[in-house]
Amino acid sequence: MNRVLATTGRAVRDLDLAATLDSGQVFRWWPSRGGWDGVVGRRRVWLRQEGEWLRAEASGDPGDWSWLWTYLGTDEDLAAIVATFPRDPLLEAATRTCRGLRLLRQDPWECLASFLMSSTKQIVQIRQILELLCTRHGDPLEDSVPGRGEPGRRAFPRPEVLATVPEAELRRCKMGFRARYLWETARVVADGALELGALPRVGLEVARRRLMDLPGVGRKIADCVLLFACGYRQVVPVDVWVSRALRELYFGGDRPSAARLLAFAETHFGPYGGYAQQYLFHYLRWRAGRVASVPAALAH
DNA sequence: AGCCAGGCAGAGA
DNA sequence: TCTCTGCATGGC
Repeated sequence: MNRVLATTGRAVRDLDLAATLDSGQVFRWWPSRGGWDGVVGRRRVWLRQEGEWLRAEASGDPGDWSWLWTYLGTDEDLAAIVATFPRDPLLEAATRTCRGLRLLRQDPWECLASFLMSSTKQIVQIRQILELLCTRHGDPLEDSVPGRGEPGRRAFPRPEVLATVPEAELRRCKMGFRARYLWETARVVADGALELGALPRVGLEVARRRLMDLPGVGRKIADCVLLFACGYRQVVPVDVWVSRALRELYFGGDRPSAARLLAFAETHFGPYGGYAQQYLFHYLRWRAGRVASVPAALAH
């Protein structure tokens, strides 16, 4: 077996790798050797942050590494983005605490399938389900970072594969009623009835409608895919955490209709609302003790 | 033990 | 259009 292992490094400003990989936008990065172990496409990747220096190892031929910088979104000007956030106390606390949190550019299929697992599940469980799914149905990677035993180091299962797996088999990955949604969605994508790669080009409203036509995909899951994988950085997914915060902060604690809440979220957070949302989400969960990793801004 | 989890779909009002 | 409920499974 080929065991090529390539290494690179780069200075990256305004990056908190832990916040980026452990903020609930992606589910398959695991702490390892003082860094993070994960899979990008068909490559096994290990990342470690040393101050403003980002070190990376990858299996296989990494080429010019542009795939990695694209994935990490290091070209986005984070300071400029954060400057567009509305100045309310909660968001200011969130940006102070989570400084360096970046949004990734994920593969749309992996992102869609992942968030299909997210409904009424805690993040730890989503991670568990996806590891099981990848271990059982993902293609083995050609190469691996040697000497490690981290779980689930396989490629994310392709839609064509999942479309042929019996639903009962998917349920064995502990995904419960979500199995049918995943199976049916995999079938639509595998059949070519929905081209995920086209979503960034068709405009927000069309892209959102196409996603919401999928079984098991409502507004929240669609918005996650639009934000995390399709480049629509203005989209604000409203989940239970964000919803609670919005109610308490801007609606005096009472319960506005879902439509009112969405309309508010859509306009209040500005052109990079999705970014603002992720800062808010991560901060709220960190404050509630739900985040294992320590924000770099507080590590001193 | 009981409530809740990065929701969604279908039913009934 | 709005609200309510069932859904699998497990963390806390």
